[in-house]
Amino acid sequence: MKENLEILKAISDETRLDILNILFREDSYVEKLACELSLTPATICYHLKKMELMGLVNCSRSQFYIIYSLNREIFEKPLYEFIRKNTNVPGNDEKYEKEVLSHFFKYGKLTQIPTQQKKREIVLREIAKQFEHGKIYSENEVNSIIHQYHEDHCTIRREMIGFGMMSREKENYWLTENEKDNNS
Amino acid sequence: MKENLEILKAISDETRLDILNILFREDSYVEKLACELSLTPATICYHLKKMELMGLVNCSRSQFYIIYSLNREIFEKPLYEFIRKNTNVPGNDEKYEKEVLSHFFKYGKLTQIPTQQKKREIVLREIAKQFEHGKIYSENEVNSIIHQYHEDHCTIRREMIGFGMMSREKENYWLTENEKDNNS
DNA sequence: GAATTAATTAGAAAATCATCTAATCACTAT
DNA sequence: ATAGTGATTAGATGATTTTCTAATTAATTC
Repeated sequence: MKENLEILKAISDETRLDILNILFREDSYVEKLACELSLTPATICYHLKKMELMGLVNCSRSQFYIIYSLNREIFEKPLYEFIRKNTNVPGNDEKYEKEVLSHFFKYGKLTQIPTQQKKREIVLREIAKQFEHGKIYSENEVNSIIHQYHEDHCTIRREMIGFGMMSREKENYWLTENEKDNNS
Repeated sequence: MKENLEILKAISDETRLDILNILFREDSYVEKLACELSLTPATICYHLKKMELMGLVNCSRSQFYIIYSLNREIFEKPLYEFIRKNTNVPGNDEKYEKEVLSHFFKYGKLTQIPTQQKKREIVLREIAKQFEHGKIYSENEVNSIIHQYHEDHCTIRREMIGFGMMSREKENYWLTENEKDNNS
């Protein structure tokens, strides 16, 4: 299940509502939408990609065009389903972590940095496994390791320190020693 | 009925989702929420007022406190109800248009550009009446005519073209000829 | 009515987001 | 292959939004 907040944000914009309303009527494509809404294709693309990432729309190529269409099921759900936090503690934490990881990692890449603290921590711990205990890394080394997963290595590096899984002294970084070890 | 966009925006924020989740469980008040969410009362108040304005929550005083509670009906509705534009044609179009016009025009000025497409179109058509059929206008002329009604002549000019009521070729503008004539 | 307590408002700083232009990418058709 | 077309990305700018502190308002109790 996608992040509720992100889904709602992907809807709550005038331009995106306009796009959705058009797509309710008929499938369409970037240029056409741009023309109908008097915006540039770049802007329309930006919005469509945002909605696609959240599963609101799908796209498929047809000749010259990439046709976008609504993922209609999602709009049938009542509003509260997008608000209630997952109280789902699926019995077993390990199972839950697996679910989170498989959701945020696609083809070995982190598709987005989770907003929920809990999920974010799980994802960061997964990336942290790429570092060796006891070894000291330069900032560049840290960045390039993280970069394999996500382009925003800055945020991820900073967050790993924020969560205490990594330590820093000037330009040197290393895995925090006495962190409780969730991974062994 | 409130603007869908505003309702959605009033929900789509991490802090407000947190507040709503707490209110799903139990009614609460500013200070308590501020404490639970580690934010200042001012911030909580800001969010609650925003949601109250959109009818998502209600409040009532009880002793020292102002108790906020959910307006639960609204959360039962399916998501698409917050997306689809009003297709409400209230029996008589002409009456409806008059109502819209009298709402948005005060003392001869456009108080705001309507968000709803339908209302926006009605308002724009009203302004378009100031242009003569067949006559060609420069961009400056167009701007200054529109400016009598609203300072954001750019948006209005662009929208009039978007709705097809006005045509453009480089710097020249004119009323579209074969537009269906709603006004005669 | 004075003191207390909670809520709200005003104003400023910081963060986020939408939009544009320009450049690049991916596919199609000659 | 190459030219043409639509889609996407990068980077910059401007607008909007969230949050805070400090000051003010509203209601309650003694």
